[in-house]
Amino acid sequence: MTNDLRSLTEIDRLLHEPARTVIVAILAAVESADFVFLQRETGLTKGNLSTHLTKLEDAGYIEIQKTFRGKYPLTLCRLTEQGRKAFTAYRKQLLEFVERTK
Amino acid sequence: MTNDLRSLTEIDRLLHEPARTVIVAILAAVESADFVFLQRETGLTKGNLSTHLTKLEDAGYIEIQKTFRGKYPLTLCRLTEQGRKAFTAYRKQLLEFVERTK
DNA sequence: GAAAACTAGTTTTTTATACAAACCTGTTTG
DNA sequence: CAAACAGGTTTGTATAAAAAACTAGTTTTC
Repeated sequence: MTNDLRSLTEIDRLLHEPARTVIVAILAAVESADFVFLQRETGLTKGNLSTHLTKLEDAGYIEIQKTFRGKYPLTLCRLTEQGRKAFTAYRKQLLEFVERTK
Repeated sequence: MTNDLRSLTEIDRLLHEPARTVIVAILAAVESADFVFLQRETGLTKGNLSTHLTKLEDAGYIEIQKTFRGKYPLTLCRLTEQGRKAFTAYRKQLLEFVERTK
């Protein structure tokens, strides 16, 4: 019984942080999103969004493309295949937990 | 769409920590459990179990009764009504997230 | 045309906290 | 009676989330 619960302690910590969960959930739905869009949607500060994005990038969960829109910098983010798989696995684990504890 | 995702950032942080999620999930199933039992089931060290239990107690999510079994101290934990409600709400929020991101 | 305000971020500092290690009090065992 | 064990608590440390400060350039205002 509880051994399945215990598997929660090995959950993907990168995705288990709500700020990053939201970022990844958005990216899972939109093909690509820019920094400003992500900031509006998540409600995060620029600074925190920036560091969360860097962590996701370091993990290989997202790709970041830096370019320009007109004269302003534009930071485009998209989920990698690895990120998508991790997100799917994460959701599966959550669902199993919820089902198990009914 | 994303406004629902954003609600994740207000998730109950106390329950969102996997170690505590497991503790509470166990307590939700067993009426009451002692320290040694919880340690075996969760795999936590005594020290960490102790501090997590204290946090849950401070939040009013569990009650801790200190007594003796024979000559040895016995720490009994049980979920409070408040804890049970919080746990139910937490699971509901997880489920909604999983459903929304399908 | 220069100061002020704004865009789009990054870096640094602060604060919180999870985990590990050490410690404590009493009991049993060799 | 010393060492090991039971059942914990307290303290120390390292990570990391959040807040604040900073950067680099652009547009607006006076």
